[in-house]
Amino acid sequence: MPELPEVETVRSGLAPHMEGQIITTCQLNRPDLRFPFPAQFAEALSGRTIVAMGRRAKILLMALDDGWVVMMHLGMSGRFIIETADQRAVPGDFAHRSGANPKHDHVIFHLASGTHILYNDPRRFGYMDRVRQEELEEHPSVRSLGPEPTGNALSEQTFASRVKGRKTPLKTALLDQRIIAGLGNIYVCEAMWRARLSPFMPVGALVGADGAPGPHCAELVRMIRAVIAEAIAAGGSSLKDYRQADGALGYFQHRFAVYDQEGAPCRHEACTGTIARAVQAGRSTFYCPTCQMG
DNA sequence: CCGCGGGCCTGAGAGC
DNA sequence: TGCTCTCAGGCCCGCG
Repeated sequence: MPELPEVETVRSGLAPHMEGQIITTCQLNRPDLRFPFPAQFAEALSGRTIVAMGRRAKILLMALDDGWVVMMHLGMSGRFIIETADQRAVPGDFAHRSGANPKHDHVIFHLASGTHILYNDPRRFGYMDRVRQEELEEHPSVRSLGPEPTGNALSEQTFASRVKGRKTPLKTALLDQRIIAGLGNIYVCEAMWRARLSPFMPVGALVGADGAPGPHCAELVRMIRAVIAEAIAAGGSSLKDYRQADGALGYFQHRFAVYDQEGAPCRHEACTGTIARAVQAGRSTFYCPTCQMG
């Protein structure tokens, strides 16, 4: 479920508990998630110090002191739970779990501080892998990723060059991690609405014949960057099972203009439209048929 | 190359 | 109460 803002929120919540800590042991409670854990995964982590917690797109990156990086993807339902020694000492104290079922605790990092970092994932669409730091960019899950919508990597020029001439619907293109990395169904819908662009328009139409980004292109990139920044500031969006690492709820879901708002009035000033739902590439698109005409 | 459908999993909610 | 059906924030594969 988590998109970039949720993963970034988890990263910043985990960092103070993990950076500088020694992993005493890594406990695997099953041999696989979406994919099998790589050979010697748990053994390779024990005794290592966590140097930094990073992120690329929707992938969490745990950098270790031996030059390896642990890659962790939350899939649709992955969550991290911070469990301190004090919390474990009180039987029946499950408040920190926020309702997560213990039978889905698949990975537990035991830290020298006494804190346990639990990875809980009912649907098991997540995965973990490890890679040498210097080979991270060549990893199959990273190699083809497009620019981050945060920072300076994404500009209307870079976006235009990636979609020029393509007839793919805008919605499908924005979900393609090779074009922009980290967007998912929620923020794609929200960004298209903010930019007043139709989810069905061929994405290449945003680019001029000379390959230069048109005005809609610049506006779309601005709106993508804005919605992602606002969602990170709000701690992400909590729908069913997403929580911040400390169990807190994100609150960007209260600011959805279109996502899961079918039948609601469009919130664009002077628009009398009603939010509709369509299916594209097997996934729900929420949009305003009245004002998203571009 | 492209878009679509199906599949991977479990759980929540709606409808009967 | 309990059954069945649909749907879910991601992503990969194979098909036409």
